[in-house]
Amino acid sequence: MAKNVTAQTLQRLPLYFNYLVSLPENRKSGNISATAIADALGLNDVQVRKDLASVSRGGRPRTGYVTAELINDIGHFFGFENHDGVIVAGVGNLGRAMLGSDSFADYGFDIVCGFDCNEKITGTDINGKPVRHISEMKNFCLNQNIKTGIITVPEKSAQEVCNIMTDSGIKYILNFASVHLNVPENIIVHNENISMTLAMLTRHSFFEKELTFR
Amino acid sequence: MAKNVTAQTLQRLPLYFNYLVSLPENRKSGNISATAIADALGLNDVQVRKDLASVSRGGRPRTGYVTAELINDIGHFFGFENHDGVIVAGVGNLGRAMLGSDSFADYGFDIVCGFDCNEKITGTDINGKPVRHISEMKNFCLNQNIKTGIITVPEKSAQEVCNIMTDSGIKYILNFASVHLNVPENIIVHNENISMTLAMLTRHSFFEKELTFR
DNA sequence: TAGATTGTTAATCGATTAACAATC
DNA sequence: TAGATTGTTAATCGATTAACAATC
Repeated sequence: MAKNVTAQTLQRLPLYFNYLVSLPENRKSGNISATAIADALGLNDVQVRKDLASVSRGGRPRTGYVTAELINDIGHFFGFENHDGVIVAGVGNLGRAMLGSDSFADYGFDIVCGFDCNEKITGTDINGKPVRHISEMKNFCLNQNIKTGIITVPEKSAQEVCNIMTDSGIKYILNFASVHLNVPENIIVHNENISMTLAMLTRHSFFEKELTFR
Repeated sequence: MAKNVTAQTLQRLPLYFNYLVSLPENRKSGNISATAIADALGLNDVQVRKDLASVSRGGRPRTGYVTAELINDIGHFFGFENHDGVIVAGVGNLGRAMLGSDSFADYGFDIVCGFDCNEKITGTDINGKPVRHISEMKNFCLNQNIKTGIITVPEKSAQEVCNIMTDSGIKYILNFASVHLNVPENIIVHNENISMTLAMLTRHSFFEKELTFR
């Protein structure tokens, strides 16, 4: 597995996954050809075959791929059967949305705890997930071996919270605050900037091909 | 402007923008060379120059680019000085976070109204933004010429809400529900799947280069 | 001036696509 | 068998990078 997948392939794989999952049940239980996927997504069929080759055990001439198997293989590639603990720093509206969402589990993530400095909410539960004081983060993460954190605090506290996270052994940070974070060499940050996403969507239609499965 | 910018360039431009904006004030008021940007972001300097050429009026030999001008040019390219009205469908935690955020304005967006079907919250205000009943969406959007909508409703209502949006003249949809939406030919949807983003971040480090500005 | 930097033209590298043999 | 489809090898296309003249 993972036979040096290129960045381009990696960007297209979620596309295939979403397309396959969105198929009606009767088609999902059968086979599907790379040609059909390519047509549906407006891509080249050889490209689809090459992309799929890097994650699946392959299809069969004449019949194509077993749809359910393909969904599984892509899911496996992305680690959807994992159970990786994730913490959320900042229990405002956005943080609450993260704690309240049940869809992370399908992708192999377990949102285990929220952290905040507001003592009105520390000690409470949201969707069965505890909210603790931010000073408890380090112990919590080290004990539970948590490597992934989501930052949903206001911009002004983002860097400070980021420092606490790296100090807590967090290696991957999904940052919703629209500020640049300075992190040590080996920490990987992804800045999710919703405004920028909107700008690319509405003013340059960059996503067009990616999203219209017809 | 907009001299056929490639998808690759379009993906790198926000990087330059974030890097420039994150610069300390004293450097932001001076000049910067493409070489310096390239070094900081781990890219090739010619590539940076080519990318910048598609949005800026150009730099000067020996001194480079005027930093403030460059920030402005990229911002202009992305339409950050616009005032585009945006509506939010679904005023749960995520919707509330959208209505409550003040950072959209910096990117040329004005979140004008939230819509929900829960009559306990319709008629209220969040961060000065009214929440109306979803049945009022069509009139509202047509009157105010709104072309952009954000979907933050539960999965099961997403398609229905999507239909109402397209019927309301919405052209661009940012969808946070993790379901595939069927839309007419000319409507552009971007599916923001936070779980998938987490999966790519933690299990394939796809974003690595994109995000470590040192 | 000398040297840093820009922008462009040419070379290289890699991704996409076309052609085709193998398979069921 | 005939035909649809896979997977691979070769050709094409486009993006990146190297080389260099122009500029201040």
